[in-house]
Amino acid sequence: MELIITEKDNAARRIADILSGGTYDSSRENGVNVYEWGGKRCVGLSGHVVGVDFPSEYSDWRDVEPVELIDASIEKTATKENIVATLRILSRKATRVTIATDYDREGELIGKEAYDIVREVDEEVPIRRVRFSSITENEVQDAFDEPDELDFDLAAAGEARQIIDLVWGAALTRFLSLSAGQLGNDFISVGRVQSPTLKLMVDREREIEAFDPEDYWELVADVAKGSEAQRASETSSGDEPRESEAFEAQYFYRDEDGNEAERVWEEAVAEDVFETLSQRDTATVVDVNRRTRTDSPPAPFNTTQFIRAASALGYSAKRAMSIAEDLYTAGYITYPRTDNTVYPDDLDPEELLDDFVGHPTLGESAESLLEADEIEPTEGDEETTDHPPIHPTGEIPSRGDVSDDEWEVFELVVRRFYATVAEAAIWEHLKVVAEVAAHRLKANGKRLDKAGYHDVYPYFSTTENYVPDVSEGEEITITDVELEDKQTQPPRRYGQSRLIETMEDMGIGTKSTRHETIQKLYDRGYIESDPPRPTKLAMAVVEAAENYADRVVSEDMTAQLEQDMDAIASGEAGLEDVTNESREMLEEIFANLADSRDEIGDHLRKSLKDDKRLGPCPECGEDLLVRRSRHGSYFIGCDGYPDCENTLPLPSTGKPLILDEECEKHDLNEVKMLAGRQTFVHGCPLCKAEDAGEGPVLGDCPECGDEHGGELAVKTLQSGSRLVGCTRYPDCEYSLPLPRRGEIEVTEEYCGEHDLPELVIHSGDEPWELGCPICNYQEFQARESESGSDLESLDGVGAKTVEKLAAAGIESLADLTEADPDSIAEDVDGVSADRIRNWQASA
DNA sequence: GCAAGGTC
Repeated sequence: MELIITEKDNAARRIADILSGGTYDSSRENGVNVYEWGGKRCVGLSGHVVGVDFPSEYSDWRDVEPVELIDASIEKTATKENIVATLRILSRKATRVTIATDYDREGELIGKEAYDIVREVDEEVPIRRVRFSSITENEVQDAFDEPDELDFDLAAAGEARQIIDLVWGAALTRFLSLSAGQLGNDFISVGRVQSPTLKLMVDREREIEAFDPEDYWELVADVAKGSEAQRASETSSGDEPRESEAFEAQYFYRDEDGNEAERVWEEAVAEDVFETLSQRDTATVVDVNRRTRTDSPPAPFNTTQFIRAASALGYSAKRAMSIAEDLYTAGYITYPRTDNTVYPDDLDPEELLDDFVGHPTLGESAESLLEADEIEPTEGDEETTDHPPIHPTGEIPSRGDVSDDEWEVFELVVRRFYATVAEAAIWEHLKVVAEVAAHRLKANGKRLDKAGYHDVYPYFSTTENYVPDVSEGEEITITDVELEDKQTQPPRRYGQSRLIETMEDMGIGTKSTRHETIQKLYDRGYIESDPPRPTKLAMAVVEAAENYADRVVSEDMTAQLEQDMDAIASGEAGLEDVTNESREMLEEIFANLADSRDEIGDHLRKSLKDDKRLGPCPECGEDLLVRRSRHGSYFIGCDGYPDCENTLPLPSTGKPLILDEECEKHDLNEVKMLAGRQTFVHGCPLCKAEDAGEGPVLGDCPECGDEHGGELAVKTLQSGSRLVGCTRYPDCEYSLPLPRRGEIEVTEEYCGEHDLPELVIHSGDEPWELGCPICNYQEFQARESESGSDLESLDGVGAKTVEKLAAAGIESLADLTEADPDSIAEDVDGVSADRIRNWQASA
C-alpha cells in the first residue's frame, strides 16, 4: 500500500482524482479524509501539523527570566493531533510513502514534518518526494513518473526561521510584558513581522504629528472655446457658452528647476495674478499637444492585488480573504493565497471563457472576448511554483448559492480574469496651454478612445475630462477666475491594502499572513479604527524597540534571515550556525536591556493609561479612564479609585474608541462605539449622563396600568440608549426597545390596538415611521424567529458557526452573553475566547 | 498566555 501525503485535503482529493482516473473511494479516519484506490491511499494534512515551543517548565512567565529563553531547548509537538494520529496509523500499513506537499520552502518543511512522523513508526519504509507546480493531469503524472528525494537542507532553512522567530518573539514579548506588568490577555508582543509593520504606522503617525501646514494658493479659470464675439453669434441664449465648449484651466508657472508648478506660495503674488486674469476676457492658445496613451490591462491577481481590488469595493483585508477562502473551498475560484502573477501553461483561457458563455450576467463579456483573433493573457513580474494566480475555475455558483458579498467578490475574480485576456485601452490626451498677459493657463483633457479591457472590468475609473478641439493662436474666452486658498496636508495614514502592499515590497510576511498580521495588531491594542491609527501603547513599544532592539522593528531582520535561509538551503551554512549567531545577537540585546527594565516598564504603563484617558474627573480632578468590568462590559471610572468612586456608563454595544474631539463643557474626549456596521458616535459620556431621564408619557402601561396606574414613557438611560419603559420602574420592568439614533417624534396618530401614539424617528434623510412601539416590537420579534438564530447578526458568524455554537448549548444571543468565553472556546472548535468576548461586547 | 508560518 502506497501512502501519498499532501499539504491539504483539497489537494489530496484532486490528486486522488487524477491518479485514480476518478475511481477513488473516500472514507474518514479520526475526522480526516482518506482517498483510496488500487493499492494507494492519499491523505491531506492541514499545513503544519506540528509546532515548535519551549518545554513546559518555561511556561510560567513569572518564573522564568526572559533571557533564559534564548538558550532554552525547543520541542516539536503535535498541533493537529487527529491528523498526526491518522498519519501514524496509515504509515504502519504503508510499503511506500510519497510526500506531495506544496512546491515551496514551507511545503518542504511540512513534508519533513510528515517524514519525521512516518519515521517514528517505521524506520525502513521508503519515502520519496514529488514536486509539481500546479495540480493538473500532466504536471501530477509527470511528477509521479519521476519522483525525487526530500530536500532536507531546504526544510532546515524553514526550521531556522521557526526557531529564530520563536526565540526572539517570545523572549522580547515576555520582557516587555513583564516590565509593564501586563500579563494574561493584555501582554505586549513583539515579532519579526508584526513590529516592522507597526513601525510603518508609527512612523507615519510621527510625520502627521510633526506636520506643519503651509498656506498656498491656486488659480482656476472657467474658459470656453471661441472669442467673446464668436460666442455671441453662435450661442442662442447669448450669455452662457455652450456646455460642450466650456472647460477648466489652471494657472501655472515655471519653478526654479523649470518644472510646471501650480501652487503659489505667496499671497501677494497670487492676488496679483488673480487681478490680471480677472481683468481679461480672453486668452491666446500658445500650445496644443496631443498624444495617445496605451492603457494595458492589469496582470493576473496575486493575493495582494486581489486584496487591493476588493478593498476598493469596501472590503477589509480580512473580510476579502475570508470570502475568497469560502469561494475556493466551494470550488468556484482557485487557491487565494498566492504570489504568482503568471498563468501556468496548462490554463487554456479560451476554454475557461467558454464556461461563462450564455451566463445571464457574466456571459456577454466572455462572448465578446472570444471574438478576438488571438488571446494572450497578461503576465506579472512574479512567477512561482506553488499555486496559479487567483482565477475562476469555470464552476459558476447560482446567485442563490452565495451571499451578495460572495457574488461580488466572485464577479471581481471572474472579471479580473477577463481583463487579463482583454485588449488594451487607448486614451487620447490633449493638453492646451493658453497665455494671458505673460501668465499661463493649462488644461489637460483625456478621452477614452478605445475602452478595451475596461468593457469587461469596470472597476477602474474611466472618467474623461473634456477639453475642446482648439488650435494654436486661437482666442479662448475667460468666463470666470477663482482664487483658492489652500493648505498643504499631512501625509495620509496607510489603509489596510496599502499596508499589505508595502509589507510585500519590504519583503516581510507572506501572502497568507500579511492580512492576519494586521488583524493581530488590532487584537493587541496597537492600532484602532480604519484606516488603522497606532495607539500610544504602539508608539511606546516601537520606541522601546528602536532604542534597545532596533533589529526587531526593522525589515533588515527578515532580509538577513532570507539570506541565511538561502545559505542553509544551498548547503553553505548549517542550521546551527545560523540559529546560534542569531541567539548571540539577542544575548547582546538583553545585556543592554537589563538596566532599563523599570524605565521601559514605566513608559509602557504610562502609554497604556494615555490610551484610556478621557479627561479630568469632575469630582476629584484625577483622570477618567475607560475600564472594563469583570463581566467584560466597558465603563468609565476614575483613576483615583478607590478614593473616588465616580463612574459613568458606556453603551453595551461595541468597543469604545476615544476620539480626538473634546466636549467643551466637560473637557472630556468624545467616545465612539465600534461595532462593525452598527458603529456610532456616543459623544461625551458626561453629557449623556446629564441628559438621562424621562421623556414624554405615551399612555398606560399594558402590564400594570390597570392595577397600579403605571404609564409608558420615553426614557434615556445614562449609557445613552433609549427605550419605552414604565414610570413605575423598578417595580414594573416592562420595556420596549427604541433605536439609538435620531430624534423621536410623538405623533397625533394612535394605534387602535394598543392605544399608544405612533412614533417617527428622524435621522438621516428619510424619517422612519416606527409606528406604535408595541406593534413595532412584535414585528421585530416575528422577523427574528423567521430568520433563524439571532446569532447570525454577529460579525463573521454564519450558519456553520451557529451550528457549532448550538452544539455547545449556545442557541441565542442571550445564551451567548451569559456564557463564559473560555469554556465555550474549549468546547467549540475554531472559536477563540477573544472572539467570543468581542461578540459579547457587541451583542 | 509569547512568533510566524501553514491551513479552515
